[in-house]
Amino acid sequence: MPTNSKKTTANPAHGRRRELLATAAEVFATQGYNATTVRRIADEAGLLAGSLYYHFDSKESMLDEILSGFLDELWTGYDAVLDAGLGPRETIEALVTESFREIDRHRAAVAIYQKESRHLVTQPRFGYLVDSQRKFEKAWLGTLERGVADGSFRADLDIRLAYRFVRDTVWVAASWYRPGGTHSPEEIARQYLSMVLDGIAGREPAA
Amino acid sequence: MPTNSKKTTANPAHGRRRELLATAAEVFATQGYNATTVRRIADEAGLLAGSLYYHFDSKESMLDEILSGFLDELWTGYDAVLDAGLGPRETIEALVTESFREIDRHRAAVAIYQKESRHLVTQPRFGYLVDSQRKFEKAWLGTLERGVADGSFRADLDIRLAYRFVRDTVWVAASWYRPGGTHSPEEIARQYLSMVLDGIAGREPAA
Amino acid sequence: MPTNSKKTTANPAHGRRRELLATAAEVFATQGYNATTVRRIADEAGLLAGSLYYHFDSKESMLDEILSGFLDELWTGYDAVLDAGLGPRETIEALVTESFREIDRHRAAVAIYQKESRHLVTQPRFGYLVDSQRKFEKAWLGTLERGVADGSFRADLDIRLAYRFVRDTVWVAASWYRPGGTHSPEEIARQYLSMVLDGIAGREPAA
Amino acid sequence: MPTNSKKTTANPAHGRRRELLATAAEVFATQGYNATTVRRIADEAGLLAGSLYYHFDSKESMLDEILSGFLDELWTGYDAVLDAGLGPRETIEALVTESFREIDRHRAAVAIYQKESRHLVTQPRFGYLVDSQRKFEKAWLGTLERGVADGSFRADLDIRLAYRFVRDTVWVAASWYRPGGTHSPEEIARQYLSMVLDGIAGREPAA
DNA sequence: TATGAATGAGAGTTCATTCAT
DNA sequence: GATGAATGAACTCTCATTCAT
Repeated sequence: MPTNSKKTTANPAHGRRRELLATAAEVFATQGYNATTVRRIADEAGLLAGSLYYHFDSKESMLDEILSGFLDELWTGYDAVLDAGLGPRETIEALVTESFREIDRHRAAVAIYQKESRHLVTQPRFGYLVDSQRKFEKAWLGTLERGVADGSFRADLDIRLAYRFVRDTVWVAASWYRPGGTHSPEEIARQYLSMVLDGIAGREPAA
Repeated sequence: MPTNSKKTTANPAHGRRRELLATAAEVFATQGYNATTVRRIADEAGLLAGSLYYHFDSKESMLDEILSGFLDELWTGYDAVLDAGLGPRETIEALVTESFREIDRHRAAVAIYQKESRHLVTQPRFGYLVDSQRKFEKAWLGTLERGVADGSFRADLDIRLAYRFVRDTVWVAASWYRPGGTHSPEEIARQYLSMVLDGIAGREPAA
Repeated sequence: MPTNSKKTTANPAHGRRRELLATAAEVFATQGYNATTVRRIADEAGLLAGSLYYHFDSKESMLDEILSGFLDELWTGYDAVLDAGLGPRETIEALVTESFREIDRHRAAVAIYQKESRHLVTQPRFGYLVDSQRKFEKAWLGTLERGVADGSFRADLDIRLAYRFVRDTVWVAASWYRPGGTHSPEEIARQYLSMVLDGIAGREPAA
Repeated sequence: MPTNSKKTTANPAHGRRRELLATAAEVFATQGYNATTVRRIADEAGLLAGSLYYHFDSKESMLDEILSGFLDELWTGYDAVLDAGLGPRETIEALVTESFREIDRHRAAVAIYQKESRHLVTQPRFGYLVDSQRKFEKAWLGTLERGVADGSFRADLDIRLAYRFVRDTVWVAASWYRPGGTHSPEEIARQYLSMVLDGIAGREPAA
């Protein structure tokens, strides 16, 4: 028996789990959770449907592991930003950049989250989604409010509307983003920030 | 002769169909198409599952009718805007406003479209979704290009990115919009346009 | 109000019934009883499925009326032959000829009978099918036995086998017979009788 | 080492399929394909309806496998006869004998074929039925024609009528034949051939 | 670890039948 | 006589899950 079995990559068993979860996430993202059969995941992974149950309790537990894994990493990044003591504008910039990085690394999980979270939040098992949403909203709303207060952001904003605007604008990108494309996540973040912060209108309006 | 005989309710047969489609759309939007059972729709409509098949060929044909009905109305509005000979900026403003009006009138259909269109486009039956998407892209991209050319929009925009930005930004609103709320569609459109066109940053950056 | 309404064709109501039964018989024969939907019959007859229930109690009662109507006419013809006091060979000839006449007049009913009688006989409602079969077997077997006894038929016949041979040979013709073709029923009967009685082999065997 | 390892039971997976197909064939033959529920087959086989779908794609694919399996074996036998270079009369004798052997081995499949082929031929999936029918007709008609030409068969025959006569006469036997009865297939074939070739009439007509 | 076979609940759909109008 | 709408039972089929091997 291995002595350091708690490490992630060191454990071959964990390696297999990850592979299977990655496969499952890809299929969930493409077809939707409900429309995905356990058989399809197994096919894609090269084993039989029943064999997946050696690794996971249920289809739902795969989904759970995918989403919670993603959220854990997301909050590691977000918390680092929020704890850095940046100004409102720089915080928004950092959060948006971090978000695109997460989309880059967890595209499938993000896509699943977008499609499925609305009805998952009603299930006790996925209570952490509600917690995450609340924390998320608090972080963004708070930053926007601070920014309006100190003049970083326009005073005439409907804050809740602006929050939804920025939030959706960023995350929906997961629906079309393909890792390894021409733009790096940071590059996309920069362009998005440019549009969100300064708008798309020309400085000198057309005659 | 009645003065209001041109209204939809004049045809009782079509009235029932509409009611049932509205019910189905609501459930599809809430639970997702795949996760929605025909029995659930029937329950909600107050009849038995089998009875729905007197009115519709299949669950899929309900979805079809909902989406095509929505797109028909959408394009009536869009075409009116596109044929009006407006400048690029005014066109974008009119399209965004029209979009929020459609979200107001077809909230469920829009939500369904957002969630399901990605895999529906692969089915021949829903080929019109592809057509619509192409036409949609052409209208928005073209307007943005014209606007960059005449200085209405910033010259340094990545046009495709800007297109996705505006497109998603508007339509995702269907996921949280509730008709009859405090903001009218036109009011929301105005605020969105303000953010999209001029950004959320303050004019005088914070010290 | 008509004074002689008890006659068959005189009563317009009966006329409608007959039309509908003829339509139903045609569809039953083509598709099989089970595979035929009441809606299909109604379509073919130019009314709605529910409306058939003004004329008939049930789908099964249509089948019943078709089969019993056919058997009534069949036995009128058969009884006339059997009561005519003919010799065995002439009796067989007359029965076969009469059978082809019935196939000509009741093709659909005969086809239905062939396909469905086997499982219908188990239902009490169709008990008359069993009676008819018994009477049928008695008539044919008896005639064959008489014929063997008086030398009309070969002495080395397995009578039961010969009975099945003649019976099937005749009635299966309903599966390909089309009224109004080049051969009259009497002509077909003559050719069949020639084969059944004298065989298809050449008189002088080929070297 | 087992001496009979070449038998079908050597492959356990195929063994189960065969069992299930045999059960299905029996029920289809008895009740008719349409009237047979998948549940009934499952009951008869001792498992649940859904479990059948582990082995077969659909009810229709069971039917398909039953019929194509039967036709494959039938044509193996027929082709051997047709390739043997026999004279017309001997060919007919061999084909009839082979047919009764097939009825003996595939009674259920033959009965199903008789009842269902007429509407199955319209479905593309069962196109091979049409092919088989054409080949069948060609083989029998050709043999009869050759026989008329060389005097083996009567010159005054309507060939098509004779073809149908022989064809039906043989295959309808599947509707009453029960394997393991008093007559072997070869014995029945001999008696049938005697009737078909030489007729049932006595040599010396009754005075 | 993985397979092959089965389970059982529930899905979408069909259809004979009913009945108020 | 016929329609339009609905019923309710049954059907074929799907699928997450289990378990002996």
